[in-house]
Amino acid sequence: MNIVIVEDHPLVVQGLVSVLTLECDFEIKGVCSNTLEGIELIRTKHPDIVLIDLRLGKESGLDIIRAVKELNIDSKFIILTSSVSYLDFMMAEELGAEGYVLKESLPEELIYAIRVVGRGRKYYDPELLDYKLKKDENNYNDKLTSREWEVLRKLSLGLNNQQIANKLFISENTVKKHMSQILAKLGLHDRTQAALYVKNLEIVKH
Amino acid sequence: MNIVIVEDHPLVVQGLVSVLTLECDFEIKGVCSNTLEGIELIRTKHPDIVLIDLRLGKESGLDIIRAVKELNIDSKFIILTSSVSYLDFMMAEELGAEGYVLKESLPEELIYAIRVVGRGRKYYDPELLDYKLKKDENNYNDKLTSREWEVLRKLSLGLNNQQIANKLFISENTVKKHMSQILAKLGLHDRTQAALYVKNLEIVKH
DNA sequence: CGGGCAATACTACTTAAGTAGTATTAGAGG
DNA sequence: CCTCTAATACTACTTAAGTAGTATTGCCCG
Repeated sequence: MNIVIVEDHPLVVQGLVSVLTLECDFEIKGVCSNTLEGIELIRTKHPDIVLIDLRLGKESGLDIIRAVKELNIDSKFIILTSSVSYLDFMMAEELGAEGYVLKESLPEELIYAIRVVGRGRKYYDPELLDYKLKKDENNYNDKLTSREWEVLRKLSLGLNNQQIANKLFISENTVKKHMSQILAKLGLHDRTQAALYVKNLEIVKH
Repeated sequence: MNIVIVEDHPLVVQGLVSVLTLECDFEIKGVCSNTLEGIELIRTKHPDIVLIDLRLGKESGLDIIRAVKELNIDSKFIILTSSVSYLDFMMAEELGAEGYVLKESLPEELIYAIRVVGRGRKYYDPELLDYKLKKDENNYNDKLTSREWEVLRKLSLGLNNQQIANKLFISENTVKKHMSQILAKLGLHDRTQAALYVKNLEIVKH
């Protein structure tokens, strides 16, 4: 099982190496800490498994997956991250990552995930998977409409309902209606959380 | 140099152990992954240095520092975190942490920090320190008191007043008082704007 | 020692936010 | 043509947020 690691925290790399080299059927073919090097490593080594951190400084590990999938290389990706953000998980899954393991999980779980994914199946963190199933059941997962995004964007500028209403030339009542809808769809409790949600989305995109 | 590690990511612990045991004058006296065990470990082992992660699942490593300082144990604390948030750094410094090292720094930097702090001096991540000096010069940001920053930090997690009160063990009335004060000092109108303000501060360091 | 400030807490009040339910209109699509 | 949905708007209600003013405690500093 050939493995490539893309991870920008040296201590985590150290931990990964010392854990994975104990498994005699694992071989680490390369380590790097940014997206460009990562893509190059995968293109030249054709590893079975790529362990990849979502947040690489200012970059995102998702960009590597996107790029590699387009090159028709069939390496499997296991996301290794400390983010418990459901949004991150959702995006990784949609991009076709075969695995998603949290850094706070035990090394055994990671090793298990590598073997499972190596056999062509998928392994996602159980807690996040549960959460997804619950969301799907309750159909909370609806995406926001374009108008709701507009309201949300105004909110993320720090405007109150009246100001949003003026900007969009609608009544405050309608803004409230949209706002309720937004909170329900995103599973949030108030506008402050919604504003933070948008801000976090913006950070991920960078 | 006796060391205790409080860290909830097993892989990082693995990395730390394999890096620190190479230094023959370092000895790891204990490892744990939550605040209660951490305080107990420090109380019984009296280590010279405590390496401590800021984010321990839902808990905060800062609580350990606060508790230990009250017990009059003179262990030195080095924060080891992946947070590049200036606010986290500021709060750690105010609480009396002797060191602040980012997980994305090289092991050599951590080892250097441990030796420096062991000799009774302080070691803070140079980039964060630069940022602080610049802020202090321009007198931008010393408006809020440390308690107000704590309230603001909780707010930026999306908590409401009652939840903030519970976290900080004070009444909701007091939180409201702080919140009014914060909004007045920052020249903002509501908590959503305050949350966005914090989020923008955090982005500054990216 | 006394002054000032930070932190705590309270009451009482006002306003913004959010929920629930209903209704109308316009447009997209089977 | 009919159905479904998004967008608009309203009322009525409940709760969270924010303001104003007062008071106490503890601490640091000149």
